[in-house]
Amino acid sequence: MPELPEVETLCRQLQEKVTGRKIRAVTIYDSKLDGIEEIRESIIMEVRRSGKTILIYLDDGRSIAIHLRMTGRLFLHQQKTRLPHTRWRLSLASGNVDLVDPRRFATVKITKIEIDHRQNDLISGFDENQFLALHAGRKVNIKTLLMDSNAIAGIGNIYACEILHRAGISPLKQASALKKTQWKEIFRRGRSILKKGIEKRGTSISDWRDLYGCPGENQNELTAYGREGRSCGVCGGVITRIKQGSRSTFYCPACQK
DNA sequence: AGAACCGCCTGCTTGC
DNA sequence: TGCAAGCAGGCGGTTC
Repeated sequence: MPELPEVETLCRQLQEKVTGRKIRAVTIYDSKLDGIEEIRESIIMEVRRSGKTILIYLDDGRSIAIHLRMTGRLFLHQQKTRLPHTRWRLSLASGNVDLVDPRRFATVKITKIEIDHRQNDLISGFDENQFLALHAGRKVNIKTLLMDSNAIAGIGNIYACEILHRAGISPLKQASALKKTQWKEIFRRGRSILKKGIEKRGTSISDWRDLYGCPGENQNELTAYGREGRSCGVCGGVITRIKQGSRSTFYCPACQK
């Protein structure tokens, strides 16, 4: 599942490869995406990330906002053929950018609105004090709060589990019960884990591939997610799986208090 | 108003 | 072996 490091990886690769290119054609292969505004002949000025959304800015002030949701991928290639589950294609002189998405949750929108660049996430100008003022008193468990994209962007199930494991904080803990030092630990560990994820070009547990179809390497860095029954690298306890909401949470009951 | 829950989707895994 | 049920989960919308 593409989270912040995966989307950042794609944005960096796109920025390098498609900036300055003219859009020759757009093809929709899935009726769910019908009605996307005409953008032919526009020129790509810049590619940026906002949370988990990919923003491709055009020369006429509009932008393409792509959200990959669960299984979406972007794939840059020069072939005329397409992979199974290709939903949408941006044709440039230098190649095609295909949206491949088996589960069909991904969205593509054209917007004129000037998108707020304050990326409300840990690695881009995050305001800790503002976050704490708004959310530190909430009666919701910290795992769910970390995955609330309105509160803090970019963190999905995998990175939420990893951050709490490294911070030594139980995912069951109510946000309102956390001490200041624990919040600081979440922010500190969160930053380093997300940055490491970007360095390793994302976590390829199942679907994730970068713009060229290559898996990332961050799956080798995981210490909690997907490791049910294995020993905790911090304390030697046993990683346990529970359900929070309808999502799996992996954590170590021995060292995450 | 804030928290919990639902629905969108389909490929893969699990269980009988 | 085959088939159905279960599972994966971001996030907008709805319900409580």
